[in-house]
Amino acid sequence: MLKLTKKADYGLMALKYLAEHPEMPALSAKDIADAYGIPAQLLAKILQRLTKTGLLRSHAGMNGGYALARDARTISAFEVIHSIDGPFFITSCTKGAKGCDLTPSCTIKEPLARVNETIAGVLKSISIYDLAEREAAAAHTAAAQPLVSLTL
Amino acid sequence: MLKLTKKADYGLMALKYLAEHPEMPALSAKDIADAYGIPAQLLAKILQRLTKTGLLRSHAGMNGGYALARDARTISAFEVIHSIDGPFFITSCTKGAKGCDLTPSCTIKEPLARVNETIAGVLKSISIYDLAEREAAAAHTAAAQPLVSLTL
DNA sequence: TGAATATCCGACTTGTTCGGTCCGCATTCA
DNA sequence: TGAATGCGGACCGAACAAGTCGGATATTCA
Repeated sequence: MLKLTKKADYGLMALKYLAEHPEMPALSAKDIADAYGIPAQLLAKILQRLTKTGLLRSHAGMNGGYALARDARTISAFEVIHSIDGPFFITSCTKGAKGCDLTPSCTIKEPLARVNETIAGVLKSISIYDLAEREAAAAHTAAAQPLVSLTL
Repeated sequence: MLKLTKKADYGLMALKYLAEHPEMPALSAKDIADAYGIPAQLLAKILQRLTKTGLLRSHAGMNGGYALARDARTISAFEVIHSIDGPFFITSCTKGAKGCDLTPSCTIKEPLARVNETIAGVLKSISIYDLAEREAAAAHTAAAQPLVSLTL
């Protein structure tokens, strides 16, 4: 459990792919789908969504396709996941409009909300650039400054 | 969307409730279910599962019920969730026996695996005791040592 | 202009999982 | 014996994820 949807995975993979090919003015959904062997039509819808939320720029017509709307460094994994899967909450009850449905007694959600924020923080600290360029590098480079530190 | 199942929620709530009532030798599934207004039969199955994984001790018959098998301080949220929902993985592909199904090109899972570990670490650092007794206290107490720090 | 390549977008199908219920059996105790 | 409880499988309905289909629109190129 606690799983990302495949769509979010696909979205991250696609953005990573775009970040790895900055020389291309645009890549079509099909191009990317073929590169990873994922259903093109499905990926297309995901990319459309990312376009609507402003992470991608699209261009129709021949030689059209998608390109990153911003620098890969400024696009976080959190944004991608949020765009595709919507706002995420660890607990089923964390307030989405109306609080904890019918269990005002649910005193558990307060500590879990903090966990939720922590996870969100972790995801926010990871950029598409990190996914694309780091790969092996990550292991040896930094190793110094912790990106996340939480106090509970 | 990265959500805990309701069962896991219920399980955490139940354990918290048990931790809050150490004076009782045992509480029945119905007692706890009534306290939170959750379906008794469903909670029963959850508690049975927690019993099988060793987090609870059960006693049948009249005045029977469930009790914590260990000190609340030594039971982590991670254990509870894991017992109920099974092993959790952020990505749909993170290796459960056979790696990434049909996408060896999925180079994204390595960084996400680290995120996964981070989240697991956070959940492991939270005990049932924390849920039960801390509540308000948590905010002011520690505030010192960061429980989690990850390098990416 | 027309064909080819794209994005765009909603509706639909299919399979799985989750939440929840039901029923029968085993255990304990008054 | 019988009431209260845990145990555990079978089952069901609803929600959701994954993927497909079909059609509309935009852009480019010959």
